[in-house]
Amino acid sequence: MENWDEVRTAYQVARMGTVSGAAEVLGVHHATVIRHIEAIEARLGVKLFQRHARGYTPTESGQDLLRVAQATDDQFSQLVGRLKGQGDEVSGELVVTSLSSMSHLLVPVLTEFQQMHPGLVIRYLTGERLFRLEYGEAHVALRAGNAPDQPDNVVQPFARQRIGLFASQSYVDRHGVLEGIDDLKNHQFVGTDNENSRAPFNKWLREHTNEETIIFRCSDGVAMQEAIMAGAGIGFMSTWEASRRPDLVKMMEPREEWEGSLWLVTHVDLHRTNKVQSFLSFLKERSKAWQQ
Amino acid sequence: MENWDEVRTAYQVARMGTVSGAAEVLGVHHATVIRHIEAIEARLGVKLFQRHARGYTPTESGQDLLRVAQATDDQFSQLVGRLKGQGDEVSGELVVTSLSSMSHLLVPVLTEFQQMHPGLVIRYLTGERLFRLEYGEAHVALRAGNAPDQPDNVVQPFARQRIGLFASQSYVDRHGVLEGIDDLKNHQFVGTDNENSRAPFNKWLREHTNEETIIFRCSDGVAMQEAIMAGAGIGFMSTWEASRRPDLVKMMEPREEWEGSLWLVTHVDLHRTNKVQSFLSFLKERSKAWQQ
DNA sequence: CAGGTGATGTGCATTTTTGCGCAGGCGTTG
DNA sequence: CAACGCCTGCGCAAAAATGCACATCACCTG
Repeated sequence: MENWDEVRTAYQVARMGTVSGAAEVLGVHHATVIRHIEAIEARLGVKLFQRHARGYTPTESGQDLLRVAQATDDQFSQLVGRLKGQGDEVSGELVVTSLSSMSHLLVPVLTEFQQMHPGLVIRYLTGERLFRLEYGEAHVALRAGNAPDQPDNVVQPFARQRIGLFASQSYVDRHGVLEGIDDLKNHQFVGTDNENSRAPFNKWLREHTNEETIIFRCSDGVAMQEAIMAGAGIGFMSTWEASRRPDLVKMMEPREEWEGSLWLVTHVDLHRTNKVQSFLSFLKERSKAWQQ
Repeated sequence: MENWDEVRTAYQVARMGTVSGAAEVLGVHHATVIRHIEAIEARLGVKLFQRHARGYTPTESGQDLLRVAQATDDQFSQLVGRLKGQGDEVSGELVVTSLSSMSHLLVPVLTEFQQMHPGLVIRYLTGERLFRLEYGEAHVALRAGNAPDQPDNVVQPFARQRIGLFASQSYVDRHGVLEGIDDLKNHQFVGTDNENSRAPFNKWLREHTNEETIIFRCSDGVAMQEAIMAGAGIGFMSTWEASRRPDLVKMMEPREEWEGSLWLVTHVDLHRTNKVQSFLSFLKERSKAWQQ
């Protein structure tokens, strides 16, 4: 059965009982309806209607088609209802991806957003590999660093994270506080394991201290925070994160040159949908607190 | 949801994952597929697919459509199977209509035909009014008299009924046998109540006897036979009917001018179907016995 | 019984849809 | 790193579907 439109035409003829009535319902000329019926009957080799002066009466075959097409029409109507609603309302899945180091920030926001929208399922994907928006693996991505420039993606600057240098009280008890830039070489640091890290604060650290002072190197942001908390050394942390940890001691004021950009990235096809837009505006609202 | 073909196109794209693959399955150019997708998305206001270099990935909406359209495709496939089969095999209903006076002939044939085709339901309609083939009230009609000339009907001569003049033994006991045409006025007859009856034997009777000799007039053929059997008078009866009633006495040899034509009539839309054709050939086979 | 209404069906002009060729991009492979 | 394969996307010409006007027929109505 190719050409589903002819099925739809035959369905309306069977329902109305006349070609003219079906044509009016379908919004086409009655000649078109006649030709559709002739085409589908010729293709199937079965007479669906008996023609007479008062209209078209469905044969047994036509009645069979009527039943099937009626069900199809219902199914499609329901589908359209779901699809149109889905475009406007916030439901189904919302897939967000970011580096795992941002989970502390995102998870509370995602949780609150989900509670605002019953029927919404949050899938928060973090991991080593970048989940790809262009293949539909995620709806929204939070990316750090330079502005991504994938052509099909909508990129908008999200926030600049203020970064400070912190250490735990236990570290201060053992090594004292940091007395300005010149004192850097007398301390030990928690840093990234990646020598090529593009994060501006990492580059700054590599430039202002010896390599040997970075005595604890992590591949993961979360681990870095844990290391700082455990007193392994001085390390960078967003002021927002640090403010939640009263045990930390600020070793150096935040500098602009440390600040990292965060980007919100969505696929162009999904960017206009209400679901994504609601989440983005909600996320921006909540994130104002991060920039203190 | 108007334009079911676009649903079908979107369904294949969702199934294949690429526009090109869908185009090949559908047997159309890939540009057509792209245009269909753009059209249905614009109409619904919902993105069904995310475009990327490797193909089209269905969104949640697209997956919803995929499920619905998959079910539709299955339903249509089954429908086509039924319809194509229905055209060839003898099943469903077979609606036959005739004057009630022919039920003695038709009922045994219909019964045997039904037993040859399990799954076939026979509807044998008799009655005063003519059931109309052109509205689908019946598949096959057995008509007597002049050739029907409805334009949409397929009419074929079926049989000529040999008609004889018969009376019951009880009538003969009282009035004796008929001694040729000149003796007609000395007998009494069972005839039709309709003065304008076009049946040739009725016209012949009106021409060759006085009106007053027709002392028992019926509107119905079955009643006429009953009247003859009861000895009410001499009457016309098909030789086939008379042969089943040994009590009857032949009063006059069949004459060609009495013979009535029987016509098989089918609607042109149903005439080609195997169901109708099988019945017609079976009916012709069985009816050879009637013409003895 | 004659006129009106509403249905089907057909030839022709028009509009819409489709096909074709080619450009451009991404990923893989040797 | 270059060549290849496979995909999308677009402009233009051809083809197909559609709309229109009109003819015809059956049935109803006054």
